[in-house]
Amino acid sequence: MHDCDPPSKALDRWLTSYPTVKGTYGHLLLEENDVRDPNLASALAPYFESAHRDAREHFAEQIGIDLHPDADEDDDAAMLYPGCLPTTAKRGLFGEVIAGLVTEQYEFIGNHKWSIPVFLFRYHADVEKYLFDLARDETRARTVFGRFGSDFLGISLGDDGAVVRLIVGEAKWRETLNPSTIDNLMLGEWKVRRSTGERLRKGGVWFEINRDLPVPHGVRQLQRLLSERDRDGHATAIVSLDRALVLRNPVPIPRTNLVVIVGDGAAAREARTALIGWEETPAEYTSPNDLQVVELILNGGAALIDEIYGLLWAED
DNA sequence: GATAGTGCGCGGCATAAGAC
DNA sequence: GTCTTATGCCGCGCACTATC
Repeated sequence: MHDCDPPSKALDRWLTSYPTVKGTYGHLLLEENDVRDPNLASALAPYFESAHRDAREHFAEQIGIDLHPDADEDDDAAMLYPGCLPTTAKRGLFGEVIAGLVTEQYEFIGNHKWSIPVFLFRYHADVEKYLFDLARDETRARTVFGRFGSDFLGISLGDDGAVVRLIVGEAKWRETLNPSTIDNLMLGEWKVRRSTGERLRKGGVWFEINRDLPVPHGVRQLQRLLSERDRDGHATAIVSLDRALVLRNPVPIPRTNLVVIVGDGAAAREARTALIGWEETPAEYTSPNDLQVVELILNGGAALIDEIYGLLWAED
């Protein structure tokens, strides 16, 4: 289970926050401060280890690696999740962990208290196959493609322990956050319709988030994980998710949508400016659910990611 | 120099096109 | 009509070229 609180003091030193709320739309701009604490990666590493722990144990078991410190598996260290993954995959994971971190640390639209009992990284199906192959043939390094479905899922618990609200997120990392990069991300890539030659955008975060199911697949995955990892501690939550997941007459759970964009600011970017308008809900967003957008603007984010993932379980 | 836009890799599946 | 082959798509980004 994920049981590590966000390193609040380190986050306060690292980032300056500019939150706004307009109706059902919350926008949070987080800018990295000018001077980065040399110990920042060390301060963040325990949270990242906690976020990846379930998947690490799960994948190790699946592919047949013993994680016990005394195990005679020294050679396996290079194959262990998540350190063994290609750089691009780690960047993607970074964005997803950051989504959890900011959700637990900052106040979002609606002032709900969010928690992430466990991250869903074990359901990153392609990673399991990648690790299985890599453990048996080290030449099998390749690109790993993304987790299917939403990147991130958090819950808000009522006094009785039932899930009273969901937060479902898309987390995106891009090394440089140019306007065109954001448009491609949010509005979709340019495509050419064969029949007419017409050029149009296809996909994109807004499209995906607007059409997502009221109760996404990740909810089922979370329920299964809670049942496996902490059935007693989350008994009421598991039952409440059950009621939302039944096919006939499901009991809906209110939901907040989350979009997290992480990367370095473009060269021409001015401080305290947002990539996605904060004044009003973006026109492309048509879902009736509350929307929270978070922009995390870094300065040398790629190096930080490498440093953090280089530190995970380094003591073992 | 900065930004915009294109091409590519990766595995598996669905669909389209072509051959018989 | 059936089978085989070719193409496109998916999601994650990087690397590269073109343009301003």
